[in-house]
Amino acid sequence: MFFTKSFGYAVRGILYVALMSDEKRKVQIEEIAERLSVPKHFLGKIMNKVVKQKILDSTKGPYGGFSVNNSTLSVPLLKVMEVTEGLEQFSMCALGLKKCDPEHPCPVHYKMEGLRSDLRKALAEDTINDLMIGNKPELIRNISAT
Amino acid sequence: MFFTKSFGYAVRGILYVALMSDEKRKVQIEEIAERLSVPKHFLGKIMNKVVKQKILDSTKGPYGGFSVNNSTLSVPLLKVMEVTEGLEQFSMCALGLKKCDPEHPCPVHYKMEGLRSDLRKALAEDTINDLMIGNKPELIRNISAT
DNA sequence: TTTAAAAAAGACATTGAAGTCATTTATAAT
DNA sequence: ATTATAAATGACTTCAATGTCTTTTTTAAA
Repeated sequence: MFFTKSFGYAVRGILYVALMSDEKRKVQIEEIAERLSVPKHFLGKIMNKVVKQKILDSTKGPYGGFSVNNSTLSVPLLKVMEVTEGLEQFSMCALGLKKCDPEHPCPVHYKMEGLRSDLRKALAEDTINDLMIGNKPELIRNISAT
Repeated sequence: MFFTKSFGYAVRGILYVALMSDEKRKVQIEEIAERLSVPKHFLGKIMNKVVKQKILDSTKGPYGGFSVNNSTLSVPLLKVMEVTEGLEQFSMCALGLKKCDPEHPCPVHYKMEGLRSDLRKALAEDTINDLMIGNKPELIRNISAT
């Protein structure tokens, strides 16, 4: 419920870039890492994956950095999860059994199936844009650790 | 949704002991580990925690092993989770933020809060006994990996 | 074209969960 | 009392996620 750090960093990083983008500038990893209190180089690798999956754009060199593209705001959180930690969680048996299916359901199979599909649905419905309602300074404060 | 191995081993181990207990004998770690295809010594440590929390009984020495006590069957899965991986998951911010509360909610705070409380409720309601409905051989098969 | 800035890439370190192994402790049977 | 058996304990290893540091690549500006 229970995501990896990578996922959390990715969501916050993407969101930060999206929130800053109306100012028509690109955002550097240095700034993102500082504002979000996140390890810079580790975040860099995660952002790299995010860019490879076209969730954000990036350019190297002076005046470079990360920026939104025309798909960024409509990206569902499930996609971010896929990019960062994968979606195996949703198919893997909750008790860790190799073989767990309707033929051989583990003791919590059906109950977990329901809860899982609720989570998956929520992540599939929620987009980056949905996380951006409200006023910008407050939103930024709310993704900064301290 | 997404539990640790320890939790899965604990649930399966307790369940195995409970299913075997009608035969009036104690069950050894050796047998449990073999039947469930779980690392013996690691399971031993987990079972030890389970015993310390009075979820099962154990006796050392010849003819010793693990056995159910009068509370075993009514233990909720949430208790097993508490013993094995703790319940921090339920209070920790889903995005990993230090400060995340109604004053400063992270962007997924409320949605996750709902899903989390659903999971917690399910785990609090479901007891070991609830996992034991059905015929024994099939139940045992369904907690054995392969 | 050179330079400086920024992301990308790769090598390495840290950490906690998971797993292994050897030793100690408790207990039932003789 | 002694012995064999089984859990308990503690030291150590392994592995994947996380984190750090250095080098390489790309690109805009001069």
